Amino acid sequence: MTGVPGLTAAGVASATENVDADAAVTVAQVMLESPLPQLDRLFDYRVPPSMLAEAVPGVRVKVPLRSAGRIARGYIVSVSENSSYSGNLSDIEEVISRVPVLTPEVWALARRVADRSGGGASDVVRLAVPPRQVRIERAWLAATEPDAPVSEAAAGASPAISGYGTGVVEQAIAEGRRIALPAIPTVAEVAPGVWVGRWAVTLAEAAAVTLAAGRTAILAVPDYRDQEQLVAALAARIPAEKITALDARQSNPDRYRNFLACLHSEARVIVGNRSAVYAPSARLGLIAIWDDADPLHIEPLTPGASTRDVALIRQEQSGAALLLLSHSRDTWLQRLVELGYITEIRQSPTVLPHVVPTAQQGDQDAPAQSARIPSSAFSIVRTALESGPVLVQVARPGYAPVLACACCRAAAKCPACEGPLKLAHANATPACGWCGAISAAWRCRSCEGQRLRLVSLGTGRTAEELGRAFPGIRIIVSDGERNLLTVSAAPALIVSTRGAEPVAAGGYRAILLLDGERMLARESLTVAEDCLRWWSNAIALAAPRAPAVIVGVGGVLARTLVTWQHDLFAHEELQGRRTLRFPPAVRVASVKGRADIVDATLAALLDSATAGESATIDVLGPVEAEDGLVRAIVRFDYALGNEVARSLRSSVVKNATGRTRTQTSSITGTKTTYRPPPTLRVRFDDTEFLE
DNA sequence: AGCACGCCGACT
DNA sequence: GTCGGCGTGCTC
Repeated sequence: MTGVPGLTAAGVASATENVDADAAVTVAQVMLESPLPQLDRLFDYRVPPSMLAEAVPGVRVKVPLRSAGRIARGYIVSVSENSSYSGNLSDIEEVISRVPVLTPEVWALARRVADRSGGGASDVVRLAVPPRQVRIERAWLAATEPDAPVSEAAAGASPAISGYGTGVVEQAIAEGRRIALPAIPTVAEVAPGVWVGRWAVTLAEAAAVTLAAGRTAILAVPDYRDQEQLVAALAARIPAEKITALDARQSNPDRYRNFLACLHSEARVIVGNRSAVYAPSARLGLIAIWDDADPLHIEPLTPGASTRDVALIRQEQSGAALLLLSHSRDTWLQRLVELGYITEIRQSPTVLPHVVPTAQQGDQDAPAQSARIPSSAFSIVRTALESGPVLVQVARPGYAPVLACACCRAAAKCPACEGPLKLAHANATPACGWCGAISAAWRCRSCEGQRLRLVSLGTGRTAEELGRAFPGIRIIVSDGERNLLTVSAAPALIVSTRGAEPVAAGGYRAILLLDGERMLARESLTVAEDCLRWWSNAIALAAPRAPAVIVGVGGVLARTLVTWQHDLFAHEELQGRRTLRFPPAVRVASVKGRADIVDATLAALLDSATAGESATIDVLGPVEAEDGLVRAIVRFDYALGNEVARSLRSSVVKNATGRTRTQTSSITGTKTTYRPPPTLRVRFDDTEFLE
């Protein structure tokens, strides 16, 4: 920690010596830790003389709120000599800890993220600052020198980024630019016997370059599987003490310890999941995101900002470089590339996978057919199995995740709860996927039939069929339940659900993407780009020149994989969204609540927003949602984002206050005050509404 | 979330 | 005239 800002000796003297009405007072602006929209603003508190040394921006405090007994927690975000509040200021009750955990930079970031997504700053700060752990904090304070020396860039060979032309990415990072990088679709050995996706090497190289320049790099990945690969790649080129992990799988103490480490001013590499993008850093040089279109990068808690939205804001505020790395390209990124806001840097030399499309299944080869494999792919797999592992990607885990009546084909429902019936393994009794009830004596509701038919096949069933088709070959299953990170170079068939594919030593000798048709059948605005992402990430696990066979997918999607021209596909797809006025051509916000409130909210929005010729707002709905509520979708151009967010937010605040009602039960005579839970909910940029 | 304040009906 | 139930709104 370097000194204590915001405090002068003169300030201390005048505050303690003068008791007059016009005495100089030190006032702290405090952000309250509360999800209530009406408290989402700064409150002024007087800093009592005894706390002047500790009451600096960023520290946690306790403050009185409304009446003497009530204490709220919050953070000091700034300190000044006067207040714009006309009423009487209360004193800060207590400085909980003198560690300034909410740095001014992160506070500004949280405020803007909240404003952009119609949420409260304290909801964002909750993601950015982990819960306090007293023991950890005490140890950190004891170990931290008041003026820790800033160790400058380590001497030695300057690291480089390979695969994109000499010095190209290095320069972009040094200039603090925003760049999109197509990941190199192969695997790499980062230590003897340790194999990772080649993307992880690129990120590790970018981090090493940033570190060598004396700056900090934040690397955000979707989940721990990616993080393991990235950490392995980092370990090969960066000293362990320079690497700080911040992720959801850590225990609270571990997370807090690592978070506190980030408060030090020396440069480091911060690696973690979506919350890492909020990590404090005095000298941020790079924010890099792997596979930024992965939905795991979207925060499920309100206000639900995604890593890349946060990163764009932080890039702007900090001047650090932004690097988005992925195998495929989604329409969101394509839009920003076409705008010129993000620059694409191409591979050099170009490394392309070898993708083989096949016709629909249904060939004559009996064992292959039972395993849903066209005979052409069958021979590719058999040949590949002579030299190493082969990956088979399927859509669903389990054995038979969907069952139907063999007679009338109606979906098999649980007699107890109407949930879907499924088979756990070949000889299992059908069980409900929702309530788990066993249905030994199932009988079809519509035709009285008693025989079940397997509609969809999961990893388990596929593994069984492959075992029959390739006798003597070892079969390994990796799915949500049994999740493997790596497999050896020994010949084996690895059956995996999308996203759970292990990395094979040396790469897979062949890859078979089986359930393309089924994956495309999902009803969603983004199916095509989602599928391309899943397939591309699997294909990238192939050994050099090893064939990747995609079954049952043709047309533009197959062509995109074969030519590996993801930008062309994204361009076409984005054109379609523009004509339809769907995201990401426009932004959306869903507004849900009681019908009258939603109506008033939309009226206020359309009244206040200054739609012009180039920027428009329109509303889809409202339509009935669950529990008597209605939901409307507001579509608006990016230029109107601030106005729309401000208007919707003010409606949320207005409807959050008041609205308590006292109800007297006519039966018992008891009085209950309650707040009707469904007032008004707003969520921005959620594309799940088109299911 | 709590809690004070104020408005309106019933009361010594 | 004033007590108090109960909605309304504010919180530095």
